[in-house]
Amino acid sequence: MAGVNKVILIGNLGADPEVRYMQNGDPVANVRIATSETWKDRNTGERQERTEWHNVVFFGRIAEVVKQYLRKGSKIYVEGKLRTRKWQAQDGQDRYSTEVVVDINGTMQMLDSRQGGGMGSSVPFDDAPPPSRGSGRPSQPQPQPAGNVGESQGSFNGGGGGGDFDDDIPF
Amino acid sequence: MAGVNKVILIGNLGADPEVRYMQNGDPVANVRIATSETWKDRNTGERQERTEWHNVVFFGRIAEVVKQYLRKGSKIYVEGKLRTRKWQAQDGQDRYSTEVVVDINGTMQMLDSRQGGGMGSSVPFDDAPPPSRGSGRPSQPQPQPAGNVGESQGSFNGGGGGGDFDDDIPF
Amino acid sequence: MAGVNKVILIGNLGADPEVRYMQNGDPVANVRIATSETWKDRNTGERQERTEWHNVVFFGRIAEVVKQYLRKGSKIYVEGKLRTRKWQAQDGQDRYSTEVVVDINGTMQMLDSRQGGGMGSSVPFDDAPPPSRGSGRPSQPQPQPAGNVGESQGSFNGGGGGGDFDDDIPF
Amino acid sequence: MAGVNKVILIGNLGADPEVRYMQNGDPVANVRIATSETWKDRNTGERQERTEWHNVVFFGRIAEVVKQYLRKGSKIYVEGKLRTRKWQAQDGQDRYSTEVVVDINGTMQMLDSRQGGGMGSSVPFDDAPPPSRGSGRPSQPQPQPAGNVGESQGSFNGGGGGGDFDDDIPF
DNA sequence: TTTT
DNA sequence: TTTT
Repeated sequence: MAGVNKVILIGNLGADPEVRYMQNGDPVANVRIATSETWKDRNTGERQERTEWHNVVFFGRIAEVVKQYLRKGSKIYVEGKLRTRKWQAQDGQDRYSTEVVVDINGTMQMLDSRQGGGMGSSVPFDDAPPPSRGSGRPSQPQPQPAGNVGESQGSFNGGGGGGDFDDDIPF
Repeated sequence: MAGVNKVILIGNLGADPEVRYMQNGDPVANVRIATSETWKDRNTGERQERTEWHNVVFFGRIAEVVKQYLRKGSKIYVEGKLRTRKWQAQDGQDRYSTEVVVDINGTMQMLDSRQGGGMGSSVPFDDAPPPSRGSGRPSQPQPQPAGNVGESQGSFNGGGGGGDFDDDIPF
Repeated sequence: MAGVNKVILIGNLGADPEVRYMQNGDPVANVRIATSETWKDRNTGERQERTEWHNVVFFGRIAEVVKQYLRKGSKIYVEGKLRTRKWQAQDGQDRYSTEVVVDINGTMQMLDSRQGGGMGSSVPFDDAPPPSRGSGRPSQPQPQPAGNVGESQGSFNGGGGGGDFDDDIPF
Repeated sequence: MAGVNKVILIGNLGADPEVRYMQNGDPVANVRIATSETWKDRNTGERQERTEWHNVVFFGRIAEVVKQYLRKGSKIYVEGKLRTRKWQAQDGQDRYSTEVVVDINGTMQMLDSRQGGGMGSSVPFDDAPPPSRGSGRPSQPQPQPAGNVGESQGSFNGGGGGGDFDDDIPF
């Protein structure tokens, strides 16, 4: 029961999201995200660049958001966890594939300044998130947005879990 | 609608937690956490150390865990967010205090190898996970712990929101 | 010797940076960054927003970057650490102020799609960062950008330390 | 020039580290780290556990630390980045393997309360890290540990880069 | 005081 | 395959 398994990425989508559906109808969205790092070669002084590609898979409510609003080139912030899946290749051999999983415990944020770019800008993006409840030193109890569940930040989470919160959910 | 506000700490409690209760009975736990960094002075070659103290406040369910299991000296991992509160000093002036808030969106993990140290060791908190070999995983159907709510990792979150999840809660 | 003290922020500058200089001529840049979180009130269904303001201070080389390229409204990613300073108020009393410190161990990235906005876009932004050195399983040692020092990601770090790396530094 | 690629893990080694050497003599250490998450099944109420295994590779100075001090079962905190390597299988086909790379930009910390466990506990573990330089509002310039280079926190980094800092390095 |  |  020990464990932190956290991935934080900021990068761009290499292609439009691919969305599939589970048996229960829940969507699963897959994207490829590129993160690039640059540096100056110490000897030649030339600028170098290296791009890393990540497979990111979104579950639940957040998968809908990905489907609707992300496109090739979109820049996003992602917080998720690592998962390595084992799968069978055609030759019968085992293969392993590592993905960044963004579920209800993860987050996604769109970082394009013009998010609404080509798709209608007044869409109510945010989700149903609860900030903290109550003041640290509860002497003068300020009104607090209690009774919410979800992620903060105007970002999105997987929200796969409960239908209890549908009233909080814009999708 | 822009925002990531995240704090990650690993450190030790400087004293036992202080727990208070809100009007609705919800607990709020405050702790002081020390993080220390060390380095070697480049000129003198002497080892240097600097300790930083953080005010961390826990809300909801996680506050109960803090109350019950954390003590002075406990080493923990904490994931929360920054919040600066404004308060009135006795002289009528405004003061500001910055805290790390750990609510339902945050996490806490106990890092003491023997967590049960002085408080009864058979608590279902056990740490030190199985460093056994091999990745055991079903082939086709990705085991998604869907239908669950909360944080992963065997860690604790604030869980302030709904009483709907009490059955998910080990405390 | 225990300690992780890490802050990650994505937000916007509330005003232009304030830059000062230390006795040795090193710049120090201070900015105010707003992170906002939004959620839907569970009862009223109304959208709520809360903005948190952070004092962020940049040291070293990165302070120059902040000075030159950041302006009121700029959106940035910041990775730093918490530090609480004690200072004397005019009334002789102690005050405490908590800041996010971004030094050589931290990072900053500009997230505005058009960074070059009003200042000429072809500026060689990146810094002197080193990716990893060598392949994990060093069987077929691919050419590796060895011999660099600094942060990766095309981001900026404090670089306060050594003048040894000036040839890697665009400033 | 966009990119954040960060992984944070807390887990235990599944086996002793495997250390190899590059042509230039630099060590490379590979470890398997297990992170486990637990949750209560929402329907059955039974406790569930899932263990994830990560391949982590350390470069540079930190690889030496790993070699000397980590063993099967060691609990560590790791901060690194994702990298997917392409390699040739015996059948001539391409394979991909994703690892967490910990180089000079990453960090490692030992979390076992008795780090010196079986190897002598007074070893000067820490590294050559620089805290921040100078005070944010440089009015009364406190003495600052200037002129250091490296990671903070009493943790270790790859330090692959310069031989200039050997005097700061305990290894 | 920012941003959406 | 993205982005600067």
